Amino acid sequence: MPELPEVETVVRELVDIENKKIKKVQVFNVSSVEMQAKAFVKKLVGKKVLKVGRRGKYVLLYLVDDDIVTVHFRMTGKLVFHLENRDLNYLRVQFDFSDGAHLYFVDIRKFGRIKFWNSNEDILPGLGIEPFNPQQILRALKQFSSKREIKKVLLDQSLLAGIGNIYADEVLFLSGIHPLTPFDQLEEIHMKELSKQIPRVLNKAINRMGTTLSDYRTTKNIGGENQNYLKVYGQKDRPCTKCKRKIEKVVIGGRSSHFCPNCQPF
DNA sequence: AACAGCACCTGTAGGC
DNA sequence: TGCCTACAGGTGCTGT
Repeated sequence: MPELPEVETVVRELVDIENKKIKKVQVFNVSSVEMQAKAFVKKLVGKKVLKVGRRGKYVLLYLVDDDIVTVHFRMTGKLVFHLENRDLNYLRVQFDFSDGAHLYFVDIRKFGRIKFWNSNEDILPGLGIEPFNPQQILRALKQFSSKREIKKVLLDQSLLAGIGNIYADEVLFLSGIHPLTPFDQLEEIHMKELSKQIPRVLNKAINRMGTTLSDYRTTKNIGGENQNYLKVYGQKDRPCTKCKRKIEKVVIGGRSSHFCPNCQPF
C-alpha cells in the first residue's frame, strides 16, 4: 500500500477501533514486529487504543499511558477488519478486541513492520514534514540542498513524509518538471509549482480513497479509485493527456519513473 | 557525507 | 503447459 493517501484512507476507517481494549495479540510472523514477539504481546494486551493517527506512511495507534504503536505497510501490508480466504496464508499479526472486534495485519511480502514505542521515546526520528501546507513545503524545499535528481529528493522521507513512487511521478508531471532534473538546478517557479501540486495530488488521491494497483485495500478490503486518474504512472507508451506524446519510462534510483518528454523537458 | 547496490519476500506477467 | 526472468505503492544496511 503504501503511500500517504492510502495510509490516510485506512487511518480514517480505523476510528472504529478507537476506545477499544486489546484483549489478545497473536504474532504469526516474528519479523513483522520489531521486538521479541512475546514482549510485544505483553506490551499490548490489556491496553486501550485511545486514538488512531498518521505520520507520513505510518499508522499511529495511541495507547493509554502515552505508549504508541506504529504500523508501516511497506509494499503489500494492509490492515483489515475481516479475514478473507485469499488472505489466510498472509496473516502476520492478529489483534482481538474485548468487544469481539478484530484487526488483521495481512502482508504477502512480509516487508511491513509494526513497532511499539514507550512513552518516553521520540517516535519516528528524522521523518520530514507533512506535505499539505504549500508555504511550509516551499520553505522546506528552499532550505534543502542537494545535487540529486528531483525524483529522488521527492522520495526522501526525511524532507517530505509520505510521497512515494506513484505520487512523485504524478507531481512532477503536473509541475512540468523532468524527473532527472538536479534539485539544485530547480528554479523558484519550479519550487512554487511543486509546493502547490504536492498537496493537490495527495488530497485528490485521498478523496478517491487511494490508488489500487494490485495489493492495496482499505480496512474493508476494497480498493481505491485513484488508479483511474493517473496521468503518467504506469502509462508508458500511452498518449500524454496534455499533448498526446507518448509517456516514457526510465529507471531512477532503481525505481521506475514515468514522464512526458514534451511537457517535462530536461 | 553521500550514494549505489543489494537485501528483505512473494506473486504475477511476459517471453520462449 | 512449464520454465525463466523481470518487476512491483518501500526502506534499511553495507561498502565505497
